[in-house]
Amino acid sequence: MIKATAQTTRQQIAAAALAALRSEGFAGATSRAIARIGGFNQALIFYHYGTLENLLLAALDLTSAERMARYREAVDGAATLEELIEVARRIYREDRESGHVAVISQMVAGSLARPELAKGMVERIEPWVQFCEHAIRKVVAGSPLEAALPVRELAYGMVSFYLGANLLTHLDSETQIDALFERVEALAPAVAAMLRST
Amino acid sequence: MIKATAQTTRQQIAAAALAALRSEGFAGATSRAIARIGGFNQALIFYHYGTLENLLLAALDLTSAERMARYREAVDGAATLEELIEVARRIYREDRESGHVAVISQMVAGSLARPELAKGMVERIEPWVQFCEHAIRKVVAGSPLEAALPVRELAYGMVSFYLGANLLTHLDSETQIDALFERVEALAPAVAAMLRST
Amino acid sequence: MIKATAQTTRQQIAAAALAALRSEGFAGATSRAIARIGGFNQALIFYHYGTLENLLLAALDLTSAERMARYREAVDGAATLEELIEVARRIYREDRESGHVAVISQMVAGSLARPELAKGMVERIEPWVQFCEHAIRKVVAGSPLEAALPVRELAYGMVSFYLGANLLTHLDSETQIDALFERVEALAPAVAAMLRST
Amino acid sequence: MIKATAQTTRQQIAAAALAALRSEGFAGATSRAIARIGGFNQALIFYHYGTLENLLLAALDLTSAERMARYREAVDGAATLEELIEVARRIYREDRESGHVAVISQMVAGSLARPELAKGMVERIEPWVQFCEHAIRKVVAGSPLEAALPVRELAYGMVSFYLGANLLTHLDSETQIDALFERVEALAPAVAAMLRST
DNA sequence: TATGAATGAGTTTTCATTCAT
DNA sequence: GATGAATGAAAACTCATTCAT
Repeated sequence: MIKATAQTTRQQIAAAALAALRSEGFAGATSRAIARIGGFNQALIFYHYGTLENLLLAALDLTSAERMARYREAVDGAATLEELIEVARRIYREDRESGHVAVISQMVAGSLARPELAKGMVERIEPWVQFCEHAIRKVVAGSPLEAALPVRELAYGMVSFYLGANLLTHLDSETQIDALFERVEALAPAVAAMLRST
Repeated sequence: MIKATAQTTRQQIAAAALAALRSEGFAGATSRAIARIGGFNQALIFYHYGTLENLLLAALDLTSAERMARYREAVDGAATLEELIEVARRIYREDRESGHVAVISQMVAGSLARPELAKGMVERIEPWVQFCEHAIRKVVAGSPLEAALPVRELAYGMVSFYLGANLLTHLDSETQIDALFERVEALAPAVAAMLRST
Repeated sequence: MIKATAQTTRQQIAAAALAALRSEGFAGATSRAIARIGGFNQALIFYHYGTLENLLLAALDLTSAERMARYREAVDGAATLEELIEVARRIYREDRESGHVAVISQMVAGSLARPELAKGMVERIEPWVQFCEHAIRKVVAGSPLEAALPVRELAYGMVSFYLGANLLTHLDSETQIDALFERVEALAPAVAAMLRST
Repeated sequence: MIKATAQTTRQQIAAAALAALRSEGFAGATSRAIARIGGFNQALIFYHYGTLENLLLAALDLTSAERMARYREAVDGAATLEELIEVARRIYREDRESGHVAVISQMVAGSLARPELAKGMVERIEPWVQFCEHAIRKVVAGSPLEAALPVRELAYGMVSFYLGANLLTHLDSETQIDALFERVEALAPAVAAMLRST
């Protein structure tokens, strides 16, 4: 019982940190702001997580786990390249609307200046690269490209693009990345045909 | 000791800010740090630039102008897709080694939390999108793809990727983006052939 | 060393602010000076009061509450106009000697430039106007003047005078306002006679 | 000729300081602000006036001289107590609308913290006390009160009231002092009758 | 006379973190 | 487990004034 309370508190703290990242950004996700949002004492953060950075990483994990599950499910349900792109586009919009984009951007941005955080971020990026690898392989499976394409590197490139798109979406208006998705979607049938014919 | 002229001082300040961004990152590029690096009085920053943000943008312009010239020259000198990619790869390495990558990353990241800076950054991103448009058009000129491709959107996508790659390069080791370039370079002849045959 | 309770600390801070207003004036009552005088950390001011202005108003309230009680008691104990004037004079001297005059002057003066403070000051002036109304009514009660006199306005005029006198007392030597009181006191019997005869 | 230029510049500087006091208040009348308003170099202030405080006093003199002339003329033209009060009221409104009230308040307030300024202010208050003496004597001339009234002290009291009223006008809304004037004006005939009958 | 540049000392406020209870 | 209080360090920015030219 007592343990359960502790666990709950930990989760509440992480949830409050996530909310703070979403609404105030990295720079605004101070211990004070998080405590205010969560309705608990500042010092609790340090009691449970030792460091603000630790807490922020935990908050990131909270949203990332959920998004990863969603992405996996969606990619599993898509059979063709066209469907994959459509799925990517839809989920990207979800990401944006749920504030996940904001959190990712803020954490990446904020981690640049703090080596400790940066290390944590790098660890958290690797699963996404692997996930992209999986998605790419799915598309080129059976095609002669399968052997020729540098899948791992392309996956890393996709993650790079995703990160950059997140940043720009955050900085600028949202419409430009949307437009890109739309146009790429329109091209998909042709590319798919090419893949098959190769 | 001959007294430095105003212009020189302004430049010295911008140079110090650039150095601070490079060595300390956005979060470390405080007025104090910049003044220490440049060996001048803190207040001088505000005398000449009014605001720390203004100075940081000026510092970014300093390095960007130089890089843009370099990119333009290189792209103008490249005739084929293969050459373009090779050029891109070479310049990217220059970017990294000169610290330009770091500055870009830091500024984009840092601007997330400051609307005023963000505005300045958006303005500074547009020329790069246009530059990418120009490069893409050069590659597809004469091909039937010229009409079909959404050039503007692809250019925006390239910038997204570039930004993300900068961030990751900064966060992680440098080798992964390098590997990507290498592999894409290897694919270039095939893609070029495809472009021509379409 | 027994740890001071929060309440005590808050009071200590307010007391230090009051002391600073008295000895250094409004312009000198900086967070640094107050902390030095009180022997505590600058940041504690903001922890407890959020804002320097809040603290200064709290300090003013500290001295005002005490003075108001004193004035009320004195006026309640005075039966005639002569006594009232004598009382006013005595309390005014107390005000001056205790530094209350200085604090009032400094706060009014300082608030001119800060809208937020000015709002707080206006709120704190109203009770004094009402107090003067009460005192005036006491003097003219039963006289035909009671109906004819614009009591509220006269009360406001008295507060104006009091404020101006405080300022001048602070600026100039103290003797002139004292002389005024003395002379008015001498006139009081005649005026009182007039009031009664009307 | 050259001398004339200098004189002009001095005047321009004082005028700019006056404008700054009016629009920005004492705290905003910094050397930078004054220079900006006047369109000249900051350093000129120190060249011509040595000290910012000196300049501010000069600015005050500029407006005070003009107001004093106006008051004198008005009082000279008034024959009865009723007329005097009416005149006072009208001029007070002029003071307020021209910004003179603001300047006086700001200077008195600002001078509290600076002994040097305070000295200058005290010197500038004396002529106003004398002026009030003159006005009072005019009213009571020929009456037996002339000998009984402590004219000098009452004059000092009037200046105190005027100062306080200026401060309050500045702090609070303007209407309360106006209301006071109105009510006092209504009482004037009765008081005048009393003066004559005594 | 006039000026652009420069400066040292100062301002309020915020931060992550610690500590006694 | 939890909390209110406390702190040292740091932030951006402003000020009156000086100085070389």
